[in-house]
Amino acid sequence: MSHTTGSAAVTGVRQARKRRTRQSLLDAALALLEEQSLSGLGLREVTRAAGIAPTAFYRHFRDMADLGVALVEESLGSLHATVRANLAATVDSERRIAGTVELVARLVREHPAHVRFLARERHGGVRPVREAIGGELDRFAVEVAAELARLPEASDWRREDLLMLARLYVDLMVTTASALLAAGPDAAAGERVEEEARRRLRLVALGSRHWPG
Amino acid sequence: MSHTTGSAAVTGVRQARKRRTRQSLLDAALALLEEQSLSGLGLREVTRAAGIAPTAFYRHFRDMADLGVALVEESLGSLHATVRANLAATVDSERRIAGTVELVARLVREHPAHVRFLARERHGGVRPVREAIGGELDRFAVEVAAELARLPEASDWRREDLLMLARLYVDLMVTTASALLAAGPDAAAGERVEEEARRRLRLVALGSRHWPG
DNA sequence: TGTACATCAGTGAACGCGCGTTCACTGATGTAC
DNA sequence: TGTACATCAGTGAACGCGCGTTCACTGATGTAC
Repeated sequence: MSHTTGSAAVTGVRQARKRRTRQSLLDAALALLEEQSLSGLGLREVTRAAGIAPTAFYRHFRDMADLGVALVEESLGSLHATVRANLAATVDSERRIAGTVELVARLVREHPAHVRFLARERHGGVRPVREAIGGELDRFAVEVAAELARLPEASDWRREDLLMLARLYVDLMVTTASALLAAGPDAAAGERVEEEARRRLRLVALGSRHWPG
Repeated sequence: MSHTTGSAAVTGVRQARKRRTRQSLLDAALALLEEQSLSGLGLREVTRAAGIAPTAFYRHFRDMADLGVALVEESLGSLHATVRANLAATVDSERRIAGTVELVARLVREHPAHVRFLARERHGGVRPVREAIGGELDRFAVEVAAELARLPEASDWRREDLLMLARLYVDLMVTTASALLAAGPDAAAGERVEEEARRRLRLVALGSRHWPG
């Protein structure tokens, strides 16, 4: 066991340490961002919370905007597959609605800081971050549209109407996530938000069934 | 003409000057907030832009959060009557939809900085401001619900469904306003956003007509 | 395996700067008589 | 109307502090032979 495969790239002690430090910067920033927004967050504040010297920051990110963009990828990157799977799993509308709202609720429960970050910086004061979030949500809507296109009842929809519907769904999900965060730890308030989200989705699904009117 | 009515309260030179200074602080802050968010905006930055000494700030606001809340009132206060009037003016659905989108577009064109401020701080890092915006939008939804209740086709709706629909409309309007801001000065991009907003509203109106399914 | 050199993540001192807040003040406006 | 005093919006100096960024550095890890 004392001899590994021998290749330097495989051991990569230095590389692994660097990744860990980078991650602790991201974690520290995310925690600090629960109470303020990115454009008011300081580099020294982050390195202090991460337990490294301020100057080491530059080994990982050019500036705070750069770190913000990395946080966007961390927050949304893994989401795509999850939601696609959920959409594809069920066909029945009412169950799909319940499943979607449950998915959003679980996301907010399990990654509240990431969700808060996205809601806050989606229209925040740091352009590169805003554009990164916008871009991810756009790609997301395109994926949702592709899944919607596979439903039999959407077979005769025009492409642009499908995209419109997909973007509407994405916006509803984002709004629901924000509302759940605002509801806080109060379970009853959270349930009320979820119930309203299901009704909104029902209303939109109902409209879709009669589209284009 | 040299003698006015004599009452000190009527002249109010001091009072008027104070109001003007306060307004220039609000104006300066709003302009600076186009490029950043409130939690990153400095007191000295604002007073410098307003052309007064930093210390004079405290004659008008306790801190930046306090100024932010005042900006919320300025941004949303006058909006209520405007939108109520628009909703009440027409009954026909398609024309109401066009009118609503046009109203939002005009709002964004005439007060882009106010709209940007609201979109940015709605989920921003300053709690009192966030809560002020949330509160205003809630009251706004209640007013919209009251107008919706007067439409004949909504006569048999349950109160909570009316509120759900009203809140959905408010969210759609806010989303549309944000998208128009993001589209920038490009007229074609703006028109695309407006067209998509009308389709969303049409879809929701269609769902409403068949509610509860 | 052992040695000699290269790489590079993280350090710590130093810099100039703008911040929020305090304080005693000034002088125009307001008030009482 | 005129005078004497009170109010108070705005000033300017001063404070201690944390900021972002630079720089030369250290020492563990990686590489070549």
